[in-house]
Amino acid sequence: MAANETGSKAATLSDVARRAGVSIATASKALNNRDDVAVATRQRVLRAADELSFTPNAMAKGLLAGRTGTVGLLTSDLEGRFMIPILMGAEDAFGAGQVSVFLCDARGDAIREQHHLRALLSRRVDGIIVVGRQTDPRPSLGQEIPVPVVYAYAPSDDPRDLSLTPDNYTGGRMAVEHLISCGRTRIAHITGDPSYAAAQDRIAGARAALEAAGLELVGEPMFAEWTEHWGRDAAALLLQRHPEVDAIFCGSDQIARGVLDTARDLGRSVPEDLAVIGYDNWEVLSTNSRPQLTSIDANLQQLGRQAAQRVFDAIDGVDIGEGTHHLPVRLVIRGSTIPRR
Amino acid sequence: MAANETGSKAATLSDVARRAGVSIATASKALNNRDDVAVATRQRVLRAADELSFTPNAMAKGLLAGRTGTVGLLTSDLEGRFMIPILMGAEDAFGAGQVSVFLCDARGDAIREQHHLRALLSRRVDGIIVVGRQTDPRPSLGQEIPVPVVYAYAPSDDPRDLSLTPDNYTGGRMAVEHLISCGRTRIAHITGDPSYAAAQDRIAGARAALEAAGLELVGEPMFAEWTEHWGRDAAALLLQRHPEVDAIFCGSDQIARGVLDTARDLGRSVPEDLAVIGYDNWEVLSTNSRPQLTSIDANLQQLGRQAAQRVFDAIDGVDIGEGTHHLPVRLVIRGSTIPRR
DNA sequence: GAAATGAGCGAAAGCCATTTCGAGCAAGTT
DNA sequence: AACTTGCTCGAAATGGCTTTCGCTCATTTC
Repeated sequence: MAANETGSKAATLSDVARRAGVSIATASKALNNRDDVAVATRQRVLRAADELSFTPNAMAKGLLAGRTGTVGLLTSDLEGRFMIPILMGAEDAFGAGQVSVFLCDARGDAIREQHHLRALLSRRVDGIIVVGRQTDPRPSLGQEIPVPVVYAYAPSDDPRDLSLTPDNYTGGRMAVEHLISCGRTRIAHITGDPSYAAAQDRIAGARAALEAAGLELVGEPMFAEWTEHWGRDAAALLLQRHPEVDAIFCGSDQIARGVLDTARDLGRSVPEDLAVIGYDNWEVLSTNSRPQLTSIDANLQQLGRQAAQRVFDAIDGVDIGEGTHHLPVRLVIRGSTIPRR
Repeated sequence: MAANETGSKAATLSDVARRAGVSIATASKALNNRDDVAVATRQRVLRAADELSFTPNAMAKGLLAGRTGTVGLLTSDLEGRFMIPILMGAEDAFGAGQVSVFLCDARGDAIREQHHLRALLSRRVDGIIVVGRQTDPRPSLGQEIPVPVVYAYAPSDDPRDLSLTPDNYTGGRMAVEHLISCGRTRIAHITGDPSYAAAQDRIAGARAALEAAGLELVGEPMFAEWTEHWGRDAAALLLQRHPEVDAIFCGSDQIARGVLDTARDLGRSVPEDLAVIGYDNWEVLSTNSRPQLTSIDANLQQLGRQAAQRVFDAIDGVDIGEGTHHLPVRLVIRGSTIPRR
């Protein structure tokens, strides 16, 4: 037999009612703990339902109630490293209640996204969370959607939408402030693709922190890609050109790993001689390096949870506001940065 | 106003019919491209539907059709590294059609799992894919589920269920065969937690390959954890105790990364002096190391796709069989292993 | 003992879309 | 002119559930 094909169709309410010897209406009332049902009758119905392992048909219920208890999660890049924690946070917040999540991956393709959006609306989801793969603004789904929409990670380009995104500016500032508080003054920055808003925002924050301390970046920020490989190359270049550098703020943990490699190759000891700070707090990378990597954590799971909460609120008719909200990030201190002296 | 609350309820078929001046039945036929509708009438209906941006209510349709076009994806550990590709593969296979995916994360908790299962059944999913976090058998959901169930990655402990899991035995064999084909004869094995079936299966495969070549493992397999840290420590120990080793088969890419680090520290050149092969082909790790890491790829996305396909087939009434199927894995050769001489 | 009260239960209307089947009507046939 | 044929279209049933409203019968009250 095919895997679990228990021929028997799922029991319906009328099956239960018949077995309990009551009307459908009464059975419904009994199962939903409404009044106007005698205790004995209720017992009988409950037993019948149990015996038939009755599960109410959520569709029929939803059809009637006008709400489905489902939410759509529209991601653009499922495999992405940032998608997952957000997704988990959201799933977490929803899963706790009686809400189920429809997962859609548009693979970064607008056509696919439109297609999935149609499917979600057709399934009458009560709300939608749109998760993007970068912190760059993305096209809005529009204001015509009949259910609340919240944008997570990638904000919408329409200020009338509600967007939640990590605060990269403050992240950059915190990273550099931490380095300064460790007694470093000759700080350089190696980061990834300059076309990413995340890269620019972090630099802006970093510069603000430096300026507040009367310092300047050593050299210009070094841009290329978010890889370990680039981290190695960039660090080699940097340490050759500016050997006086005593701290490097890296745009990602991957880059930081590369930097650590090069530092070791060149005999620069981390953190004594050179402090290194990463970004993203990707624990597979940050906790396995030598030394372990100080990093900025964007609290993505938290972000996902909040997005879900906003959708909940909107469903309940609460005004959830609009505009792009920058959620707090967090400094995680590990061995790659310690106070000098 | 709250994010996108277009007050207007979604339009229903009868709205469309009224606007087009036809009966509900005719409207339905027009929209579904059935016969028995005059061209002019159809045009009128389509225009009305467009103007109201009508989306058919999938629930009402499902109620009637007896199938919902939804599938449940029940994972036990969403953040897990192996969950994602499988999930993507499945989402991929489903998303192509008109099937939507309910995502449930049980967080490895049996109670939560049961809860989610109830929710899925209540929503009348047409099928379920259960994704586990290890390749160790997991408790079956039972044979009483009224829809087809396929187990992915973690097989069910009930042979009547259909399970798809990567072929770790062959993976281990392929890894060692590759090392042997590179002219290596003194091969050691560093792996993770011995309680994992994956660890044991790979060892068994490795031993089979060695035996076939008249070789033996250098020392005993080294067990501990699936981390880079352990890889470093184990390699140090191994190379001290058995300096003659000319190849190390690692139970994961993380471990392999640690091994590479230690090899570099001890001045052993990879791959000339020491070949290293990883497992999992986690590209963030395997393509960013020096040298890049040869590894075994479990084709997880493929596995996810297959699981989805099986569920499809079962829904269509095809007998999808039972038992645990071991899906082929793939050797990805990179710089950490080259033929000697 | 008759009327008022209320607890317990059931009939039926709805939610939304699909589908069957029959009605209406015009054109074509004999 | 009467009849058949074929094309359009609509009424109504269907699916599973909730909810309203009215009915029945037992209990209470005067």
